[in-house]
Amino acid sequence: MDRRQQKTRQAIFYAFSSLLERKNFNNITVQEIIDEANVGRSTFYAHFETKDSLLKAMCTDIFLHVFSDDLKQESSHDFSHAGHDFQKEITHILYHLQDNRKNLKGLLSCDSGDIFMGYFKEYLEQTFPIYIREMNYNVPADYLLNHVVCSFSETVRWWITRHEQYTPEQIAAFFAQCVLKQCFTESKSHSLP
Amino acid sequence: MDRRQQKTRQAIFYAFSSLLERKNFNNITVQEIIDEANVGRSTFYAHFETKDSLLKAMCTDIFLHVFSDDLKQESSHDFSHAGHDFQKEITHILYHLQDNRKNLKGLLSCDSGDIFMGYFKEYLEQTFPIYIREMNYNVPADYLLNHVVCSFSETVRWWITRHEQYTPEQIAAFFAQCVLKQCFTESKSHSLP
DNA sequence: TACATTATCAAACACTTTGTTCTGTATTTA
DNA sequence: TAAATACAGAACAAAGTGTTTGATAATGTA
Repeated sequence: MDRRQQKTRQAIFYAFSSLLERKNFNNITVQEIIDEANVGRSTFYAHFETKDSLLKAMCTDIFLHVFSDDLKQESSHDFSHAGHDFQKEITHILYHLQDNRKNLKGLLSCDSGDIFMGYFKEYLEQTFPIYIREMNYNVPADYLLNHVVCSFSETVRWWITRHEQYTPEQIAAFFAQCVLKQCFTESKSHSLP
Repeated sequence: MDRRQQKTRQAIFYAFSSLLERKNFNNITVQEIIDEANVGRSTFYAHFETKDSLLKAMCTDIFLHVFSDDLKQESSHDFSHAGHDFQKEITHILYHLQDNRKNLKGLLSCDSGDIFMGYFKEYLEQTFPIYIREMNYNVPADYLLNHVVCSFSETVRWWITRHEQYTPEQIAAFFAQCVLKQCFTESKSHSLP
């Protein structure tokens, strides 16, 4: 790939991320982005169709690292400790997110945060079902999935935007305490005939 | 209040709500709203500053009914059954929401849904702390509050947008099962010195 | 009923933002 | 070096926003 393209793409990403920390996504104009990135107008539109697709591209770039396949292989998937695997994967994801926290901080602020959360949940909805199958539930399966996905993504938002002092392990423990504990530790008899 | 104003306001609300069921909030123009509502351009701007403030006004109108004070008095606040009061209040709120489900359905679809959720959470963050004080927690208090607020608001979104067949009691039971159960039923000793 | 008030409408307006198209220049790759 | 390609900068039409104007109609009140 042409080095000019890489530099331009990175310049736009960086400018956009830094603008997001100061302004609402909806109030940022393309003109501001290209001024901050110091690129020409036609150059911006050669890279991205719209401001929204720029945001989507940034999210996709991050998810490419966060949901890389290596963690699936690390997982021993030990059924005798149901929930343990899940917490391990959670922690893994949190570490990847922490590596991108500079960009995430901008993405997660104000109205762009909701868009990021939407894409994030899409990925989680594909990743989590294998862990959730072993949970106890007296609730519809898709309610449970939605609950776990939303709880985790909101945990991430809480962490990145307002409580960066905690470590991935601590955050995973909070999440496990509020969401996973009951699902795995209680007897499964309630949900069986 | 002038009857003409009431009619215009309602016409705009109705038109906007019906447009939201078909289109993204961001893609709806003021022109479309006034065409659908069959009112003049200057009339629209006499009622609302911007499209965003129209959305906010609709949300506020709904919350006025949902978070009315009467439910605070109904509550017996029975400490011997911690969690029971909370589930009662939850059910109460769900009934109020069900009364507005026609407007809610539009508001909660697509990108306007995130804006509604933002306002909704603000109200919940003021309402829930009195119930949460009696919960067990080994997690930071504001993490727990955020968790309960987000879990409940996402439960509402799940219900209104995709699973209207359930009753308020059923939804409250799902929520209690996933969020309240562990907080109230387990011993508090863990969180005490 | 008559009157003053006020909400409405339609049209025109300046302004901002968007996304496209052009030309000439600089950089990369082969 | 030569061809291909990415770039800057400017100009452009199109769409949308929010305001202003003056005429008309509905409302509440004396």
